[in-house]
Amino acid sequence: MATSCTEYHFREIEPHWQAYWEANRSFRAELTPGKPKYYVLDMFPYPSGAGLHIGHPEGYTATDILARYQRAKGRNVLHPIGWDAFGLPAEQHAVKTGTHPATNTQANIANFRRQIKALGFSYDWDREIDTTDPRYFRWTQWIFLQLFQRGLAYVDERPVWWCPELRTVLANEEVVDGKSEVGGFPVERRNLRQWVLRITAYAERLLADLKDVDWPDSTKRMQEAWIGRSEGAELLFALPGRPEPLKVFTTRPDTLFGCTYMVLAPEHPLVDALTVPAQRAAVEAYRRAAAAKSDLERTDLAKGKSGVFTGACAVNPINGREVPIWIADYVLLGYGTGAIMAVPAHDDRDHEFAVQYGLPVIPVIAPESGEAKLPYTGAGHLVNSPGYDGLPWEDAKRRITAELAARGVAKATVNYKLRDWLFSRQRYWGEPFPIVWVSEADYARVRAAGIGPLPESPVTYVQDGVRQCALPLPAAALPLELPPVQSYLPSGNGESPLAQLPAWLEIWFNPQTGAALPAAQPCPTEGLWVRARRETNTMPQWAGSCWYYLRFLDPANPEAFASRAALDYWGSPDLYVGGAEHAVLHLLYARFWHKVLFDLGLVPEAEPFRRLFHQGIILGEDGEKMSKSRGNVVNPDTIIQSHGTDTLRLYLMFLGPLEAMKPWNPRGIEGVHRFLQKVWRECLGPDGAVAAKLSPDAAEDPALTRLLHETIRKVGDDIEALRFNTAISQMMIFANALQKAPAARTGSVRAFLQLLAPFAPHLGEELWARLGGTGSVMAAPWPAYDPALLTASEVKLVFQVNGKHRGEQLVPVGTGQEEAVALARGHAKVAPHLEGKELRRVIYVPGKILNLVVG
RNA sequence: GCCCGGGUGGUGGAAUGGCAGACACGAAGGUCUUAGAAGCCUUUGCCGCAAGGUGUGCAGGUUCGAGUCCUGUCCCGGGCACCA
Repeated sequence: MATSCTEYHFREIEPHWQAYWEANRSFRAELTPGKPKYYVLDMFPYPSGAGLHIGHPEGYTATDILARYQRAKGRNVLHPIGWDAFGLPAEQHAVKTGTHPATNTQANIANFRRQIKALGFSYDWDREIDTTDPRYFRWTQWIFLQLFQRGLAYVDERPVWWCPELRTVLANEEVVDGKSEVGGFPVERRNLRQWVLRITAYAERLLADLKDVDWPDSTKRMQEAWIGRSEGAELLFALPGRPEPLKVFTTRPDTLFGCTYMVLAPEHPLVDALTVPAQRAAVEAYRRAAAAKSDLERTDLAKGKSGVFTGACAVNPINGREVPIWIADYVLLGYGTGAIMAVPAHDDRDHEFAVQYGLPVIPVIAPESGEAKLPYTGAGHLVNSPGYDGLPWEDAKRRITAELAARGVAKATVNYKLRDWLFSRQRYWGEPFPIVWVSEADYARVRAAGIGPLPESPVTYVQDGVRQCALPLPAAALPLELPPVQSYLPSGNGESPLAQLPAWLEIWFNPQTGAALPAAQPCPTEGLWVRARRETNTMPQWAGSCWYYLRFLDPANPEAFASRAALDYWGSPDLYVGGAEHAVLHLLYARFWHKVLFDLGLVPEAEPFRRLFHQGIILGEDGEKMSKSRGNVVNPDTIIQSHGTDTLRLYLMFLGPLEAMKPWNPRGIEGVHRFLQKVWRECLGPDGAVAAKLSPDAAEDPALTRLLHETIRKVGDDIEALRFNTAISQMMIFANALQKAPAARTGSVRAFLQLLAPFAPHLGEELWARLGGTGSVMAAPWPAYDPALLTASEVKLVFQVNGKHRGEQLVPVGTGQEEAVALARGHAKVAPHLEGKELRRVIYVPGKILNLVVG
């Protein structure tokens, strides 16, 4: 079965074993009830035109080692791969070339597949998925409908980047320095109709359930910060001469006596009504300036605050005092209520603003001791707050909230930074929404006919003064595929290219069957048909990656996104490895969808990823991030050609801790390559036959046997903890010892090859076969170590005098303290340091250290 | 500014509070060879001929003992960006 090379010809060996695995479907995962499973998942790649980046094989090698190790440990391993293939670059390519984005996407996938196969990963290729395949996105659409029916999707106007010159919506990454990336044209914020998912309904659970997952603490903290829970109160400030009060959110109701002015976000709906005629021009100018600002300009202005007085006042509910209302862009419409009560004595930003505009500063919190330097944001007790003076601030917070609540002008609330998720794009290359828009009257007819399920309250949108209602396609009509278009250019009015297809867009729609006919044709008379306009938005790239780990369980199922049996058996990934750049968005979105599916009883567990690990970034040789412009990009193909896949895999793992950010060093590759060549030479003679010093019953040095068992233990422990660099060190130590040994048992070397095989699987298979191993090395059960062999009869005891290392000696295990002290006194290097001194204390750690404190 | 990482030889890195520098890379010397490559042997933190001293960004502290724990500080990297 092995090749017949006499030397380590990786160019022959690696393709040979890859063909063997493929022909035998060696990595196929079968649902086997009763057999323990292990599901190890990579973050699937976006198949970019640039091909595989060296960061991909880093994470993929790590999971591949785990997958192969767990198979050897007897687990039924699911290790799949697929393509997250919707996305902006493919669309841009289509716009440029006029070819369908699918064509380019499929070419890129073919290239990625070739590259990944050349790396010898043990993926179950029968489970390959592609998010752009209608058989896949049918279920993405189906899950969206579940959200829609539960009232978790709605339509709203949201600001997006709009480029008047290009007549298109731009993504954040397409806007550079306030200009379009293509052409450098000016861009502006413009409100467009968008689908939004109600992720905020899950904020509390997304936060609370973080305690149940084995994730890096830093990632958990980032998610916590992103969700941004804060407890406080909503307070109502009366507006003289107006019926409705001004509502603000504050985390510090205790500082209410220190409120000397109010600030509204420039976009706040009350600004127009509140502005007095004399201030109108100034307010208008300020609002225009704020609206035109790019994010970058706003950031630049972070150093100085700016704002304008509206001329109006509000009444502080605690003391009836009137305070002026300003507008300023340091207050955001999207957080809280878009309005704040400013307490310049105890808030940095308010203080800066007050100083700039000469507004009064009244301290109301005093520290327990010493003088407070304003702004003072620490703990303390209340002052200048009649009726509350002397109270600790936390007590005052509760009391003031309660007392104002009793008067109906306050409500204790919890606020989140988390916003609802903008879930639509005005693009072609994404999943079409399985939604059509109908009139209110037609919606009522459909509802009356009992067709559904429909959301409890209809999702509506007012277009040109007419209310439209969103009607779902029936599940049986899925997938809704992308229609062919003439041009991938946006429509120019803010809608996707799909809006340019009148025959597809304007239809007669049968809500029962999902059937559609162009509206230009006569309306069918049989059954219920309504006049409809299709949704032209498409879903964002996140949609497909929110649930792909579930499709891997049962990728070809036409009846469900996965069968109940598959879900119950495979569950969710036991280990998920990917970059930390997804610490918030992808991982939060996927958790949200998973919890919705869990609530629907469709998945067995409440969290999708029990154990998560982030691989670190590999920097270029120059220590900078790899990028085309810097010219420091490493292509895996090059290394595979020059040194082979096994060397590349081993090197990626030897570079340093998996989670660390580390620079690429081409010279280091030689080191691991030499190691593999050494292993080859120790196994095989120059003629390619088994090396002369190996035999089944060789007189092997017990020290070598012990080292083998130590190596078995350490490599196993390190793999489980994803410490691959130290596992490789240990294998190098064994190989060095093997080289020096005059003889070794073939069985010992075969056991060693089993340890090496997950890291360097091609060489592992080749040498295993040539040393008489039966079948594939990966089918052999993982070697066990003998604990008895690991307990040595003698240990090295280190002698210290006053904490300084002075000597060492081999002593039998179980040597007592008195005996150890006697040995130290008799030690030629130690004795001089004890001479003429009084022994004051003895610290003895058996088998490790004897510290004699003298004086 | 805030949050999170991290500072250990010429380099990547190793080290449950117990011998700092495992394992590699690089370098130097040697061996083999007609010669080279590969391999093999030796050396390789710094100072010192040596004995020995010294050493984990810096300054303190806890401890019999600190790279590791604590306090302060400097530097580097990453993330967030006025969140009331």
